[in-house]
Amino acid sequence: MPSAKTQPARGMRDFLPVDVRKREYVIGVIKSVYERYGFEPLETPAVENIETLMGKYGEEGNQLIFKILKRGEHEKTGEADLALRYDLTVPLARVVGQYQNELPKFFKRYQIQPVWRADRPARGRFREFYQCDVDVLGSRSMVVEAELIAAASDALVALGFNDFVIRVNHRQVLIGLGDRAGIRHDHIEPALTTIDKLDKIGVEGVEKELSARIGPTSTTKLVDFFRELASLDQAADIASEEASAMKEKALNAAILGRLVEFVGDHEKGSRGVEDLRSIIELSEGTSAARRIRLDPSLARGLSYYTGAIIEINVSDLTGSLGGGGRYDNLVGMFLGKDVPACGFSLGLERIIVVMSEREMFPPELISSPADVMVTIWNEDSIAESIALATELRREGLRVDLYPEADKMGKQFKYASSRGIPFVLILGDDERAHGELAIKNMKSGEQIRLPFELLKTSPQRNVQHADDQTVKSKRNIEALLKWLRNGSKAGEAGDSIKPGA
RNA sequence: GCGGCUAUAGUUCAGUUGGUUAGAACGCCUGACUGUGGAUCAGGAGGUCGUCGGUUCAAGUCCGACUAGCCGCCCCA
Repeated sequence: MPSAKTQPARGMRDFLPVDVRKREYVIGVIKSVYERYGFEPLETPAVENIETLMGKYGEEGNQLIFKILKRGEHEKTGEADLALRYDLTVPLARVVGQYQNELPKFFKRYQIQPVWRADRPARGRFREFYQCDVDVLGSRSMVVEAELIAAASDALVALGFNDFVIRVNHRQVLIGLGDRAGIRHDHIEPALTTIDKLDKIGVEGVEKELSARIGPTSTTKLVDFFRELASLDQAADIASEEASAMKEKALNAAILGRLVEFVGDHEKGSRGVEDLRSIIELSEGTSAARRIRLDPSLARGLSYYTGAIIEINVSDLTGSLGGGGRYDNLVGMFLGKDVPACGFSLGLERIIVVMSEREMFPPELISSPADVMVTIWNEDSIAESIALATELRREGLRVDLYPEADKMGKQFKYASSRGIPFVLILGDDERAHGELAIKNMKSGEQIRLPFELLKTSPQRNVQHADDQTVKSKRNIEALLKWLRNGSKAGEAGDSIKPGA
């Protein structure tokens, strides 16, 4: 039989148990932080009607949407009527349009689900990937921005990150900058994507590219502005090497000052600058305070942003760990009436890439399929092993039962290879004495404990007499105690988690 | 979508100017060990050299296309 290709489709991945454990761990941490901020869970279908998605992400986005051909007789035409969702924000806007009257005045939701983009795969970039979104609908207050930034920051801190930078900018400020520099309106978009590359290609690179796109006069004005910002940064570096918190604060203040100067009385632009000022002030008491960094060169590709835009970066990742912003007009595209909204999305895959490379995952996460493994001595003792496993499971332990009456060596080797810290043996000798042998796989220590349960038949075990229950309980307790103490002695046992 | 690099055992990699039967380490399996993993020793299995085509008496080696991966560009979580 010819073997079919076993790789998953390009840009898609299988998740083996270790991978799933990592993912569930990260998702669990993020979820609990989000809930701590009062966000509620939402889920939406993988597939949306194609017109729901088209035209929401800009030119580039449209091309990256995975489209689903019409079924049946229309199949040949190549026409698509459905598509896989490209992000979680547009589906949210649709949901708000649909259930407006059933949702609270301020709808705070989180959503952790996969999205699909027909992008070219790269490090930390896949065609199917999870986003961890939080959004607040119904308020124009900058308190929302501050809360979202704080939540994302808390989540990353809870995962063990300490070196991320939260870059913040504002679409209206960008428009103000463009107008003041005299850029034609249809040139603003390309100018922004060029400016966004500032940290990558440097001022000279930007100057060159801008000049080609928008002409020399506007370019000079803009580039001079960003040159000045860069010199502010350097000055701050020299001024306060030690107190980085102070540096950030001073630098943000200086950038705000320059923005006010440059934008002047430009209506949209100056309002945007005030928004930025509010966000920084409101974030003062949060975990994000000393990580926020105003960055007038931040643009972000998605076309639906209208106000603040936010991105979180770490130095060892080219892309971002997450991003978001305000999109006050998106819901209006579904509802006919604008609902203010702002959201942020953490990229699960990128978080995992960085955490894996930095070895930030708790060690017991990597391999701890079970707390203890019960061996099977021979065909005749299978029932006793099952009874023992059952009893321990009832106590909340994660118990692996070796499925075959293999040689002991094989069973031990198996337990060892899976990193299971304790192995239980019910051999002829143990059973003859009503005992049970426990081996600590880390230390090699092995002891025996009396075990009344073994004297009862498996059938009766389910509903054994009261005194036997008591004895059995006592023995289980002794066993659990040993497992726990053993776990303190050997490092392996950190993964022992008796039922809570 | 564009440019560069890479593809040999489960894994990491050797493999000479093209030349018989493609190697190592680690891992895996079996045994020494008829009640015990990790250590040691002995043995064993495992490769259509990414795929297809071309050059040649002869291709893992040279050429082309395709596929997958890595790095840049573009874009993004």
